[in-house]
Amino acid sequence: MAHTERGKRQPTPDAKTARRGGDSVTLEDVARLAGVSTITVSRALNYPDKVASKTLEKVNRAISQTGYVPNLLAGGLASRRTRLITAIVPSLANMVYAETIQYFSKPLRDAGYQVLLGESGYPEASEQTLVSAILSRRPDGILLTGVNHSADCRRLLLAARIPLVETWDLTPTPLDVVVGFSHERLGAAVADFAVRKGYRQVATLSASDRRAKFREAALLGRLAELGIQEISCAEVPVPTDLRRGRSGLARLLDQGFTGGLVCCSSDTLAQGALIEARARGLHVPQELAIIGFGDQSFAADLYPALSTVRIDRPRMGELAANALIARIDGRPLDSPVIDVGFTIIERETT
Amino acid sequence: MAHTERGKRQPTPDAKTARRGGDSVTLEDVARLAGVSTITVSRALNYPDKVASKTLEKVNRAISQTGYVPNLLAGGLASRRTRLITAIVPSLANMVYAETIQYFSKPLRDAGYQVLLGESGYPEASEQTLVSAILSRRPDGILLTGVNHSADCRRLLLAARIPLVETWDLTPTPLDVVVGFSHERLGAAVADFAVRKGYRQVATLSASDRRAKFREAALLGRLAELGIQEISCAEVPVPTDLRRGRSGLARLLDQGFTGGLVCCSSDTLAQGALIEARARGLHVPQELAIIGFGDQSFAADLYPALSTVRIDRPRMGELAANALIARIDGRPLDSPVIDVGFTIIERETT
DNA sequence: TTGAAAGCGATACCAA
DNA sequence: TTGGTATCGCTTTCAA
Repeated sequence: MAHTERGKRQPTPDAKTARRGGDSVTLEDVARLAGVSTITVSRALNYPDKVASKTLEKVNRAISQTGYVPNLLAGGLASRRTRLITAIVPSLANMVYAETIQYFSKPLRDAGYQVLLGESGYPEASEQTLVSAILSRRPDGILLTGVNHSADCRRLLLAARIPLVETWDLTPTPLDVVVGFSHERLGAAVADFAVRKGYRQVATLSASDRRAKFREAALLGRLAELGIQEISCAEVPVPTDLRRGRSGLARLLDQGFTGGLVCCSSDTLAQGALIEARARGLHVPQELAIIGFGDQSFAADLYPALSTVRIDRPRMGELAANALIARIDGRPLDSPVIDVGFTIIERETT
Repeated sequence: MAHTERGKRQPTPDAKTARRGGDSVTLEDVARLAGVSTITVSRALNYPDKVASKTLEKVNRAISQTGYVPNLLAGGLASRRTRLITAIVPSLANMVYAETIQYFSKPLRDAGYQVLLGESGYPEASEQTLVSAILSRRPDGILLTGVNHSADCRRLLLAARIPLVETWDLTPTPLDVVVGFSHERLGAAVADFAVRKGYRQVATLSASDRRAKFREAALLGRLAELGIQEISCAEVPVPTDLRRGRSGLARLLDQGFTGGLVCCSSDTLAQGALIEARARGLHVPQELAIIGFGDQSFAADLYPALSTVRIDRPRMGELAANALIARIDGRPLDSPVIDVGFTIIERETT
C-alpha cells in the first residue's frame, strides 16, 4: 500500500486488489484469506515445520479454497533456485537416449526437480543457440551428452556457474563432472575380443556419429597393432535403424567381406545386420558373428545370436543424477570423473 | 537510484552496482555499457526494428562484450509470457510418443517456444501433482495425451486459462482443442476389415492401456454385430515389446486360436507376434494374418507381411502444434475438434 | 513463530 | 525513437 502514486498498471482504480490479467491467485490472496502475511504462506509451503501447526492448517485451508498454484517464475527469480534441470540429448528418437533420460530423471524427480529436455540433434539450430536458450531459464543444473562442445559453448556454460554433468563419454578435464565410459578403451576391447576369439576377418559397421567413429578408430588402431589385416568398413547415416543395418552388412559382403566378426556401432545396426545375414542364409554366429553396442534390453532374448557391449545405463543415469544433486547441494564428490565401464556380453547360442 | 533507504539486501555498501550472487550479467549492466536505458536494451532484443539501427548496434556490442544471457524468469514474470509449452506424454520409453513429441516440437521451436516434457506414466505421482508442477512454471500452452483426465485435473487445467490441446484421441467436448482420431471408429474399421477379408477367426492382442482397450472393445462390439463368433483375446502389460508380442500370440494359439486375423494394439506387438508365428512355422499372412497399429516406419519394409492401421503422426503433431499456437496468438480455429483419421494399410506380400 | 520492506530482472504503460 | 517508473509474485534479510 506504500506508494501507489499513480498506479499506472492497474486497469481498475482499486490498486493492489485488482488483478491485472484478472486471473491467477497469488500468495497475497491466500495470505489475506488465511489472515496471515505472505511470507508466512510462503514458509508454510516451503518449510512447513517452521510454522505453527494451527497457522499451517489455516494456510492449507486457504490454499485449497482458492486453488492456489505457486508461481515458480517469481519464486525462482527471488530465490535463484528454479528446481529445474536441463538435459541435453542428441535426439529422443534414439531409444538409447530416451531411456537414459528416464534413468536420469527418476532420482531428480524424487529430489523435487523437473527435467527440461533439449535436443541438440537439430542442424538448423547451433548447440550454442540451444545452450543459450536453456541458460535463459536459469536451470539449477545441466546434463550434457558427450564431452565435445564448441569453445563458445564451454564459455557460456562455465560463465553460468551452474553444476554441470557430462555423460556418455569420459575426459580427464570435464567442465565440471563427467560420468561415462571410455570409447577408446571400448574400441580396443572389442578388437582384443575379436583376436581372442580367433576371427581373421573383421568388419566395422558404424553410424556417422562422433562417438561411434571414435570407437571405430580405436578398434581399428588396436587391430593394426595386433596385426589383423583383413578389415572392411562401412558407414551409415544416423539415425540408425534396422534397414541401415541390413544395407550396411550387404555392402560389406558385396565389398568382399566373407565372414568373421562384424562390429556394429549400435544394437539396432547389429539387429539389422543379423536380419540381412539370415536372409542370405549365413549362419550366425558360426559363419559370421555380430557384436553390437548398447545392450538394448528388448533385443536380448529375441536375438540370442548377437553379442553386444553392454553399458549399464540405469547406473550411469543414476550416478549422473546423484552427482548433479550433490553439486547443487554443494556436497563434495569423491572424484569429478566417474567411469561406469562396459561389459562385453558374448552370446554363442543360435 | 530512487529510494535505497536501507539497502537491506546488498552485501556490499555500493548498492545497485554490486551483484548479490556476484554472477549473472543483467539488462542493466548491458544498458549501462551501451549508454542507454534498460528498456531500450529490452526492445533491442525483442523488437529490433523498434530501435534505431545505431542504437541496436551499440546494444549488440554491449551484449556480446558482457556475455549477457536474458533471464526468462524475470521476463516471463513481467510479461506473463514464458515461451514455454509443456507436453504431457505417458512415457518417453514408448517410441510412438517420443516420435510424436518430435513432430509436435518442430513447429513450436520454429515459433520460438521451448518444449518441457512431463511424463504421466509414473504411478508414484498422480497426474494431479504433475499438472500442478507444470502449471507452476506458467507455460503458454499445454499438450495433453488423451482425453480422459480426472475431475481435479480438468478443474486445475481450466482454471489456469491456458491454451490446451488434447491429442491421440477425440471427444466432442474437449477442454479446449482436440486433435486426434476416433479409437471407436478405428476398432470398428478393423472389424469390418476382418469380415471383408473373410477371416472366420479373429483374435485380439492388446496392451493394458486405456486407449488400446477401448479400440479392442469397439472391435469386439462390431464383430458381434457382424456375427463373428470365433474370437480369442489376450492382454499384455505395458510397455509393449517384441517379447510380449511373442508370448501373447503363443497364448492365443495355445488357447485354441488356429489361424485367421490377429489384431494387435501396437506395431511392436504385431512384430513380436510375427516372430512367434514364424518360429512356429506358420505362414504369414496366408495361414495367420496380423494387423498392428501405429505404423512404426522402421517396420515397413522389414516386416512386409504385417498390415497396420496407420496414424499420420507427423501430421497429427503438426496440427496440434499449430492449433496451440493459434490459440496462444488468439487466432480463431475452424473447429475445436480436429480429426486426423487413420488408414488401414494392408500388406499381402510375404 | 511471525512480519515489514527490499529486492530478484525483466516488461508495460505513459510521457517526452 | 527513447526513457522513467511501477509492477509481475515471490523470497530474503532483519527485526520483533
